[in-house]
Amino acid sequence: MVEYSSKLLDRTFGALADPTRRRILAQLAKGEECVTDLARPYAMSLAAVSKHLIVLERAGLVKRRRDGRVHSMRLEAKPMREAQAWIDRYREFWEGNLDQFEKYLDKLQTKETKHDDDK
Amino acid sequence: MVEYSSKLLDRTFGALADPTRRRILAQLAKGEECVTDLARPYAMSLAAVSKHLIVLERAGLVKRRRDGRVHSMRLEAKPMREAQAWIDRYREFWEGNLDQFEKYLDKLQTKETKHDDDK
DNA sequence: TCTATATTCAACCATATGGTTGAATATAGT
DNA sequence: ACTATATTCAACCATATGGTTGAATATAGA
Repeated sequence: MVEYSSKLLDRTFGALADPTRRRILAQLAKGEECVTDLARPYAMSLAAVSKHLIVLERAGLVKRRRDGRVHSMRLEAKPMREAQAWIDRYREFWEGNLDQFEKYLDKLQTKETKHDDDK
Repeated sequence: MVEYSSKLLDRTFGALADPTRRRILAQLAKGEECVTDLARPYAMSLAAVSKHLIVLERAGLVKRRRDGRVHSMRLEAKPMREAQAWIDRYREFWEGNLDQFEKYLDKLQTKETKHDDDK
């Protein structure tokens, strides 16, 4: 039986499934920003934002650079590219332009397990 | 900026954040299928697959048609299209010209307002 | 050194996921 | 009516999210 599990894809989609995290990604699209600045627009506590950032980090969607006590977060595009690729290929298959979606999924899985260092 | 319906996106991305559900969607891309047939490839119980289908249904990604005791599931395109649109949109910021342009403007503004110290 | 700032950690709470098993419900077939 | 099949429901369990507050840690700056 083919294994479709991909923890990175799970985490990427999971990270996108929250409006605060999507908004944080939009903020970071303008450039690197530190935790306190990122947290400013939100009503929630700094610790809550910190936890969102950890979720984004575990998904590989952002990277952290420590500069003294300040943690600067920046975007990392690769996991998003793979999420997009999943949806793109899925829709092509669905719409009849692809006939071997399962083979594609196998390939994606093999590629992703190489970077799946966590857990 | 485009306003994306938050709850629907939450549920759509949330529904995609599980390998079993992604695989179910891939199965359904081949055409309508009933719950028992969908559940056949999985080691888990039928009730577990049933719950996954409810998650997909709540995200609007599949629709259910009852034909006697048999429930046939079929794909629904709209939520997936919106998820794709979200990713497409933000990748334009992350990797495209708009991102570069905004960075350029920010840097230009910094140079114009601060003459003596660059950070 | 002393104090303020940046950030996480720890403990807690409520709710959602992801799975189980066994019972309930609805319908098909005989 | 009886039995088998299709599916969900209910109760339960373990873990993850999404938030809180207060303490801990690390560093910056006087």
